[in-house]
Amino acid sequence: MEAPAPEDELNFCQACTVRNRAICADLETYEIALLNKIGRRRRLEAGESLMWEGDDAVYVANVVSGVLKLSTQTSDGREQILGLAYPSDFLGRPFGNTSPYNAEALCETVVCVFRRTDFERFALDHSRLEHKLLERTLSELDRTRRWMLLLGRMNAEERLAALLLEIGARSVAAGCGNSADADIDRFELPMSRQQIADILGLTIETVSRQLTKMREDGIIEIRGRRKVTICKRGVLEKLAA
Amino acid sequence: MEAPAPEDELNFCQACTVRNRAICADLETYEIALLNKIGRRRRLEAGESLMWEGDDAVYVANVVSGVLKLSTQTSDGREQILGLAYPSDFLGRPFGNTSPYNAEALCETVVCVFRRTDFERFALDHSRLEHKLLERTLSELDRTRRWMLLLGRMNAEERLAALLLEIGARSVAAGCGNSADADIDRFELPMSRQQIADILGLTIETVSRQLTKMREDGIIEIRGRRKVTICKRGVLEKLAA
DNA sequence: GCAGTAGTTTGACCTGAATCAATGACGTGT
DNA sequence: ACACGTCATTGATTCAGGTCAAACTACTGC
Repeated sequence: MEAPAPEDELNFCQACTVRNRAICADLETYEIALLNKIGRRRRLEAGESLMWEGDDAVYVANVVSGVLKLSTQTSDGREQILGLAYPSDFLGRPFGNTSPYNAEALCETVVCVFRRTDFERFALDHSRLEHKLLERTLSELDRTRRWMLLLGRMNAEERLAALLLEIGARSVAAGCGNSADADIDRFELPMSRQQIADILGLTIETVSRQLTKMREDGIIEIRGRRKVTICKRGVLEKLAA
Repeated sequence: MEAPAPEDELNFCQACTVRNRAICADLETYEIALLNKIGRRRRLEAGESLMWEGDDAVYVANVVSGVLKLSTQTSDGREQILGLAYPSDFLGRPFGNTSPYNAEALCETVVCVFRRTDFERFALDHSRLEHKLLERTLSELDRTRRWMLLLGRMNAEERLAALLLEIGARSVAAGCGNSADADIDRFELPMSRQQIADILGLTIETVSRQLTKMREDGIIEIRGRRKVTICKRGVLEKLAA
């Protein structure tokens, strides 16, 4: 296939749905054009991986649409999900040689990938980008540390309450803020029960039991396997506090 | 007291024991002089706090000597330690309004503090500093994520093994690399049993029992309450893997 | 619409770590 | 050198969540 004309390449970034929220948000038009030259889009199927823990960190990426899970595991195979990456989130390990986690798409996902070395060179020359990346990394560190409190000190019920609230909030934040499904109390779980268990440091049976209990208590409604409605937000918030 | 002469101010930073390892490492002499003007040293007693979770983020700091714990708690008082800060580590939340954690000295500690706003202004003008801060934040995020695997998926024995190895490694890395006590297998725990429990998401009794078990198995030796020697490093590494 | 299947729920039981309760020991100050 | 207070250890018991096993149910492809 022919390379697109320069105008198209520019439009490629400028028409991007995460253009104003990702780390490229503060860049000037000419910088966007440069960044556009070193990046390319990639589509991932559900279950497809973008990088593996321990492998050479070849790529970094921005999430354009979809959701990915970042995970790691013990030597004997117990998995722990480290976080979820939603649209506009940044993925990968700049200024490091190996990937610190696996990144796997949970549904059909589009990412904007850069060779790590290209990206690093660009970042070093464009401190606005580096600054955005720093702000994002600091926020991610805060979020990760809050998750440590959950894993270290909360019981199963509290963990599930925290996750449901977080997914509701992030599903909306990740959307484009325009559509009718931007309801913080009504969303679709982007992952299976097993993956919920791997996020919360629980087993699938415990997750299932707690979900059933919440349903029986009228705190949530579940339709199908993944459609959730929060009925008593206050109760969840109290549990997760 | 008189302000020190400019030469002394300069020397203050240049003679700093963490000068070559902290985020100021890559700065030019003139930049160091500028940074020196906005920072000041502060000594903390064991148990004294530098910042509280939820408070306005007024200060950021570099650790010069000693150790601090970063912690958070649930609304009903269960505590989780989020990490330890050793010499040359950076503390605080630049580009954020509130402190995401409590920071409390575990022993007599010296920090180099900056008003956050002063520091941010300096960082924005000196991208070398911002780059160092980014690298450090990315490393800290990696470390924190590894800890999530521990909290989510490891049992008490494995958690303790991981902590002992980490403390050994960081005690040495934090030293100046010159002294005789730079032995990775022989170090002093900088915290009480309760604090170990709060780091590992366990109770004090479980920590004590596991430590006793490791002593009985000849994996470690403990003299007094806090002096630890690792006798069978291989066993610990296997447990923590 | 049906069958097949992966994913989920539910039940029975077990276990590791928490909790409750003494007892013991380190290190501090006198 | 002693006594006190804090911190740590040890023991007995409980319980949340894990494990094992058996249904069940929502999607898939035909």
